Amino acid sequence: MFKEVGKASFPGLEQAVIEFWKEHDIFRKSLHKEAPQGNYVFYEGPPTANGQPGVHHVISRAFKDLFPRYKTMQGYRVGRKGGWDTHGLPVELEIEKKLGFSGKKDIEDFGIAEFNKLAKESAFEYIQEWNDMTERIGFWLDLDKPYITYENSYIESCWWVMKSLWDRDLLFEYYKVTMHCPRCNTSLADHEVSLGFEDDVDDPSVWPKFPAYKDKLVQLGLLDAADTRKVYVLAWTTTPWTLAANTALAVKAEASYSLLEAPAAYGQEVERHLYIMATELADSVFGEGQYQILKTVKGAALIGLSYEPILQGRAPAGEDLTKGFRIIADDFVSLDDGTGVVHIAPAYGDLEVGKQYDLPTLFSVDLAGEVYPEVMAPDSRETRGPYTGQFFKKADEAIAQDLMDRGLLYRETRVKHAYPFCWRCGTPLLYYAKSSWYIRTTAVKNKLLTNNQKINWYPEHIKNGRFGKWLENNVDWALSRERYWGAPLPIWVSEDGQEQLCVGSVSELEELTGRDLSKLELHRPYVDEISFVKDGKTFKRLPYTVDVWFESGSMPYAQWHYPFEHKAELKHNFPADFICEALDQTRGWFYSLHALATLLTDSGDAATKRPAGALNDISQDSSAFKNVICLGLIVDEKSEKMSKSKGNVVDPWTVLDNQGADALRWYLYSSSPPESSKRFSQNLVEETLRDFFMTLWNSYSFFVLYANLDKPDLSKDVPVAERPEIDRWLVAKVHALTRDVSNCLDNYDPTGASRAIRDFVVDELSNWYVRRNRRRFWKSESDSDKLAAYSTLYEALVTLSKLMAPMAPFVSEHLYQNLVRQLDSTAPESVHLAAWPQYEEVLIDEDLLRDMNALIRIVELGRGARAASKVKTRQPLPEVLVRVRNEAELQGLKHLENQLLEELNVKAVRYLDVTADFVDYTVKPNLPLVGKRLGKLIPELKRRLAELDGKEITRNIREGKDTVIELLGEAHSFEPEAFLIDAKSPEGYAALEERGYLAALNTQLSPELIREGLARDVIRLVQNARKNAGLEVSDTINLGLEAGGELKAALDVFGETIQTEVLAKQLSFTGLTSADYQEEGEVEGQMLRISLSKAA
RNA sequence: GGGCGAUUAGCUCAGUUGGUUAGAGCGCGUCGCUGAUAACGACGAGGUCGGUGGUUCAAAUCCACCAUCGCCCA
Repeated sequence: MFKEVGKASFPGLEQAVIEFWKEHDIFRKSLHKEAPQGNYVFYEGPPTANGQPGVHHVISRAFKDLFPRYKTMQGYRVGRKGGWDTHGLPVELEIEKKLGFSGKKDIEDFGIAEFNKLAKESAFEYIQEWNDMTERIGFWLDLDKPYITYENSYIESCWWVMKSLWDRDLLFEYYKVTMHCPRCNTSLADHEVSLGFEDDVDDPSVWPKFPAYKDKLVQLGLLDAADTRKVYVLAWTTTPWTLAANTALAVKAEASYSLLEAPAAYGQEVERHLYIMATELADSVFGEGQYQILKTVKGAALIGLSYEPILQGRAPAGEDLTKGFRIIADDFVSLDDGTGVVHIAPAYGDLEVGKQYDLPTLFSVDLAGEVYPEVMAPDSRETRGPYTGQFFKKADEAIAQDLMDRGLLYRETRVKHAYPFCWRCGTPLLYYAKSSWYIRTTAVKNKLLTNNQKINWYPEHIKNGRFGKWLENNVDWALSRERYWGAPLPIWVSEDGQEQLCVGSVSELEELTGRDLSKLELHRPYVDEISFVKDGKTFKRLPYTVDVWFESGSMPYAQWHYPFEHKAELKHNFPADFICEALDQTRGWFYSLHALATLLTDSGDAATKRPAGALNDISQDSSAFKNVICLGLIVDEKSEKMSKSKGNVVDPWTVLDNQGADALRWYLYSSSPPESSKRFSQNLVEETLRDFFMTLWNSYSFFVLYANLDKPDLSKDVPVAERPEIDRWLVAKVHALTRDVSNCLDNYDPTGASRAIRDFVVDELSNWYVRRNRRRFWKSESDSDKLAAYSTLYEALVTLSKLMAPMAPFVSEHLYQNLVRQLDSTAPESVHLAAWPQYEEVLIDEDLLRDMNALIRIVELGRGARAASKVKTRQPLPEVLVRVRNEAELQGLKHLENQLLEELNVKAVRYLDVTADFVDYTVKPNLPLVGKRLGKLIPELKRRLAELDGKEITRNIREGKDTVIELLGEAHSFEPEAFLIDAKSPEGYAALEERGYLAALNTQLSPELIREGLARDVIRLVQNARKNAGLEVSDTINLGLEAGGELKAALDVFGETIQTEVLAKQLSFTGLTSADYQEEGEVEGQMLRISLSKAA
């Protein structure tokens, strides 16, 4: 019938299931099975396979797998194209490390072609490990035809995206400040910068004096028109070399600034100058009493004040210098140190400010950190400045000295502060504005925000929190990178720099060049070599690659090589219904997907004449995804971040090999909500295994064990209505569970779903239903009651296998194969091809559920009372007194009386009326009900209730009458529901009482009951003897029992019961002559000799 | 420095719109039960609900500030 169920070995079982799936091509079949509900779209966020997969990858894959499986069972088609991110800096760094390189120069000397070849190879260095892990944890993903970001087709789609943005004037060139190492001549990525920060770096600290034009000062009434003295705006900087790049000074609008008179230079006692600076900082600059304040205004008043540059810089061609050298006001200005006037040099760090206030950009040093010849005093007549070619740090000193000599420095000293150095060569880094390409995301900022409102974020707070805030502060997306291994930026520029052209496809490039480029690899350096002549000018490609986030964000289109191929696919697979990645993707993949989708589906803007996006015909103003789960990060048992350097990384394989993938997945789903950081250790997974999987396994193996003995005809369905109450209860629970799990999963709540299943399996199925009903399965008569029990348990297990399938795909497959496919070869071949269970509301019998709840409460209390009475459960007791909270529960409990008698091993139940006089009561106010009404009178009511006789109120309640209580001289009327009653334990009973429930045991024993208790002990000893004799559960025996005194008397009375319980065909009260097995035991101090042999 | 989140028993976590005695599982101790169970049941120890202040008849829950941790940004 069913395959025998042995001891659980989940890792072994899982391997077998993997083989089964492979052999029968189940995943493929799940992709092609009928899908009446249509498509459910999942996007795989591509990982990089250039390193070992770790636990954090297992997590995201476990969550990614769940919903596609669920939706497949619900009748959706869920394509799951795998994808690999192959480009980018991490890959390059890995190669550099292998080759012992330290920067771009090494790469270029080595050769970009060769370098990229190595990068390409390394992109899949660990592909086998990734595929193994993916298969082992049961992540179903189409890995046969994945999208790969380095493939020409993928890159060509990226080009198409860029071209479509270019056509709408959404790609543009501007400066970008990067951390630049002048020695390595390369920009450093953020993480590289943070590697080389040093505290306590000794640097100059200078107070430059910018001569102000007086007209505005006069206008403001700060200065008399007749006053001929010069006025200086006093600033402060630690980088004198950037003074030649100064184009503005910034103040704080709401702070006070003063015109004051102070020494012309530090330590100077004779000559005095006029300065403008923040009032409150004058003390710290000049010293108390060393200056006189003449006038004070708000910073805002100074806006627009012009001043003279004190050092000339190099202006790029066409730069409009008339826009510079003025005072601006912004909130970033701090009054913590300096003068409250901030020197702004857009090229060397203040680019955003420069852009915001439309300032010109000047340069003082080149990319090697050497000072340009243009840097000199503005009135100098030289052709080359005195610092030409000097390293910027070295030039600092000379510049400061010259300014001092020219009277344009108040003071020069040294300061220690933090400054970044190149982690490779130790050279001080430059903030340097380089030319860069941007996507004008700010043009669609409002749409980014409104489209975000359409996304369901899990957890919800990300929507208007982290992600929403990020969108509100949106700046244009810096697209270009000066790197090697990445999709090339398809922009060609004419020799004279006057014309630029974006290429959107290979065929377009073929047209321009007149060459067959079908064999061209769309990577550097091959693409760099492609040039063409147009209108008499030669065009060359700008040697940039693009941000890898642009590539992965283009994945909805590029995975299909859109629009060059599979045009229809995009229509049916955009946007995604579901994506899922770790929280750190907020500004990574989540953003790039969202931004590109918003740009491409943009319906345009009439006011700014922005045309509609290229995908506006497929979708209008849409994000790329509808539902997204953000996963927390993985930490170790001590809540510390896992990292190789700490050595606390848990290898997923340890857990996979010992506890198995299902246990690991289940732990991840159920331990905490997806967004919480997950503590992770083998112990915690082991706990999940024991608590949940072992319990499930035991119920399952119990069923199979007895079903194989009894061979019930499970095709004969006992109508639910005809089954005993306990069965109908379990049926109701199963349907309620189906409803709850479906609801949870519909709301992307795997934690709720898995916890509901766990509670059902452990508390309801195993520890209540199976335990309570064991005997129904042993009984040998094949009556309808037994069949009802088998059907009920069978249906529960089968439904469970389906409900668990999305989360624990292996064990559910195993259950399904043995329970369903063994019986019915026409059933779907795999649980993952089966339909998701439907629940029937009518079968969720709420009354029955409530009654059983009351029973369970009473049983719990009864067991407690038992323990307190010190009378063991084997000893039957004459009576239990029971009180429940209301009439409905009382009636319900009466239905379930047999359960109560058996469970507590008592002979009779006496139901106490809800307000029986037998016990005393305490009456409490029902606070949620009367609290709001009474307000401050609550303490008084509590006090009065303690004084009053509970009996009177309970009588009113029983009769449905209101109770009138006087509170602080005013009569208040209370309806029956306004009170809660607790019964006190009656005297002379072993009783427990809690929240309206009471169970009290009568512990008086009659000789008859004592004998019955003894008989139960005998049964237990015989059962042990059977076990010791090595008999099977179903074996029948011949039994001899020898005893004397009271024990013999018990045997006489209960012999037949004993015989039935232990499956004895014959029972004699003398020793068996030819016993297979003998043993002696003791019951309540009396000897019992057991001899038994297996019956024929 | 800014934003977002977290903090409840030794550990992992629940705790509805504020409302009766803050719960569960694991672990620990005692006792009990056992022919499905590597189980199960009862009881016990273990909690200043991160801290301080506030609102309220009533705060783990609402507000303010602070602390610690995490992520992101500067």
